[in-house]
Amino acid sequence: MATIKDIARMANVSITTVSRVINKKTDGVSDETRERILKVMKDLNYQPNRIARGLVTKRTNTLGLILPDIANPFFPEIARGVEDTANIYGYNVILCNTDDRPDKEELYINVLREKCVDGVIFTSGINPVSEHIKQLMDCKMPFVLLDRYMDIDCLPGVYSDGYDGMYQVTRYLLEMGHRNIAFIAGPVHSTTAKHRYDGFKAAVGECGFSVDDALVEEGNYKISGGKEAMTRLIGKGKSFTAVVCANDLMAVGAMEVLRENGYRIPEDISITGFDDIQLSGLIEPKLTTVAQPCYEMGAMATRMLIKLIEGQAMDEREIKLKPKLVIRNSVKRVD
Amino acid sequence: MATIKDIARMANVSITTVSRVINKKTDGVSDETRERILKVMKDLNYQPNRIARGLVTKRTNTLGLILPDIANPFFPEIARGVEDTANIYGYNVILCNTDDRPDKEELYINVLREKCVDGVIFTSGINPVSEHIKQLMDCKMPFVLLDRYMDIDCLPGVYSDGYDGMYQVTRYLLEMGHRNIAFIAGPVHSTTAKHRYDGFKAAVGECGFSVDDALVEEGNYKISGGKEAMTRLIGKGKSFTAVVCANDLMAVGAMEVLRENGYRIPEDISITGFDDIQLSGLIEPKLTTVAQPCYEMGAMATRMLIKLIEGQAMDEREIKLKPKLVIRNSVKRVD
DNA sequence: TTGTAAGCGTTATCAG
DNA sequence: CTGATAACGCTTACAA
Repeated sequence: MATIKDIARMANVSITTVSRVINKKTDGVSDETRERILKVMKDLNYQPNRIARGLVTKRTNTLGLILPDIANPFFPEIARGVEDTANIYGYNVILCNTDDRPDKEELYINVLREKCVDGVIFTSGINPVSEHIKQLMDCKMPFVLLDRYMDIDCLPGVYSDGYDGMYQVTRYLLEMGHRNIAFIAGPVHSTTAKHRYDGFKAAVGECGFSVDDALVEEGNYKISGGKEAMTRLIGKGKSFTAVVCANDLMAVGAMEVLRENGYRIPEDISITGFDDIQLSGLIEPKLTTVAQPCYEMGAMATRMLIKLIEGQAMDEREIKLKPKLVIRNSVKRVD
Repeated sequence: MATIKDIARMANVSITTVSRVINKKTDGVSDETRERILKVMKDLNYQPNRIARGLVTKRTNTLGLILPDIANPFFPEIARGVEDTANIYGYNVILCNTDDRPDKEELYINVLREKCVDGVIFTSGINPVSEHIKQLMDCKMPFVLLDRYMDIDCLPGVYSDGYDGMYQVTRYLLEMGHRNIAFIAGPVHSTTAKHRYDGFKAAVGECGFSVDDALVEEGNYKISGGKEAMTRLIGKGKSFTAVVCANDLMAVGAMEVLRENGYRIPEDISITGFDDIQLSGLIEPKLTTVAQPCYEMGAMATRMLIKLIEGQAMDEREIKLKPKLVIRNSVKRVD
């Protein structure tokens, strides 16, 4: 491949001058010389080597996106929002799947550091991840937290308000007359799971009822977890008219088990989800859920990260988006 | 951040010696010196700068993954297969969404070149993309084609046999007694769409029937395309008992329109898809479709690419995987 | 076993 | 408007 030296030689100028035109420095080069250099560059199909440039500028124009699993339908939209936005500002994105495993998180943080990415967007399901966050802070790597809230102060991040979303959907269920409501929670160690559960409890409590602990089961935010939790719930033999699930995927799993056990949805049992992944509007009955603006979250986090990297002023370090109740057909009024 | 120089100075050795231990050269360093260097590296939390290394070794240990849209449910599994495999061999993956736009494909190919990725996995919906492939070949960038077949000879690639898959599912429909079968095709310019359509025609023809052109509509491989195509199909007023869709997403869209128009599936109309995305096993009725081993395709393509990069021998340059018919509940026998 | 020095392809500083 | 030259952090002959 041609290098800046080749161009310089062939255009009869110094590499400095070539560098000037590569970097579109408006002044310092005569139009004539510029044209000549541009032509040589074109003829040789020259591409400046960003690795070499990065070595001196300390910028790679590359971001790291650390998330649990791109195959989980919650994340592709986010990733798309991140990549699109990064692209607009001239950055690329390295994708990292951690499966929520601390060892993989650490591994990726290390190689992203070694590769000198300019910043990292971090979505972790585990808490405390303070170790890894500290790692990032120690090496002064700009980063933005996404979706999964950390119990540390003032870290830049974009979240959606799980408490509020769950409060809304639970209120809705209550207004529809439901009193015996089961809850399929997310993993105990996940902060989002905690926020959502708190929102559920708050709504129930506010209406003068209390949560029946026997009707609360933990899941893993996946379809399998929803199935297992629902199986346990049914096994207990306690009656309930509705199930609130901490995310859509578990709701889908729960629905399947419910149906296998002869329950009709929503005639016999109402169900709600959380996230509003694409799937939820496609299954039958269409799932009533809480929408998180995934694409927008990815985009906002990226914009925030780039501001951080480029040292621009930020309006706010912590953006909390209000999720929206999406009413479809999985909830029936009871009297 | 600490550099190799800092380590050398603090350990009282030359940078060459430090480099030796970084690169785990077994001989050439006494155990004692090695220990000393290792300790200093640990104390300073040293991470070798891969940018600098890449500049001299001409290797970045980074791959580019170019695909139309990670938010399309067909791709996350592939991406996961790619990333996992890359990770195993010590590579990272830069994600690029092109929306099948030639300008974005070109843009990404250029920046991936500038960033000196070691190789590229390319999934393009457009044909001919020969221009971009040529670009890749011109700069001697190792690449592997994934899923979308190119009409160029001998390019390394991993495909699934769309012809065969569509042939299988169409035969199945024929055996179930269907004679008036509509077809919702993929975009005309897509080679996979062509292969699938050919498989459909072959199966129909082989049974002594012919394809009614009026029952063939083109879609865009998305839900919206399935809806539109089905709307047009219904508008024509010609009768059919089954619809074969070139992918699952369009089948989902078609099902929705069918239902809106009062048709029951599969009682009134049978329908089939292609891809077997997760969604297909979750909707009601569960969709009969053709499974492509997405994760495995991503993994194989990556292994192939890495062999190419590392100059290892390859068993075959072109891997064609047989897709598998997945029979579920969206097809009814007619007599 | 260890070190010196050249070089990877750029940008940046300074001088002309 | 243009060019020498030193850096950037590392690997790699080649020498000692």
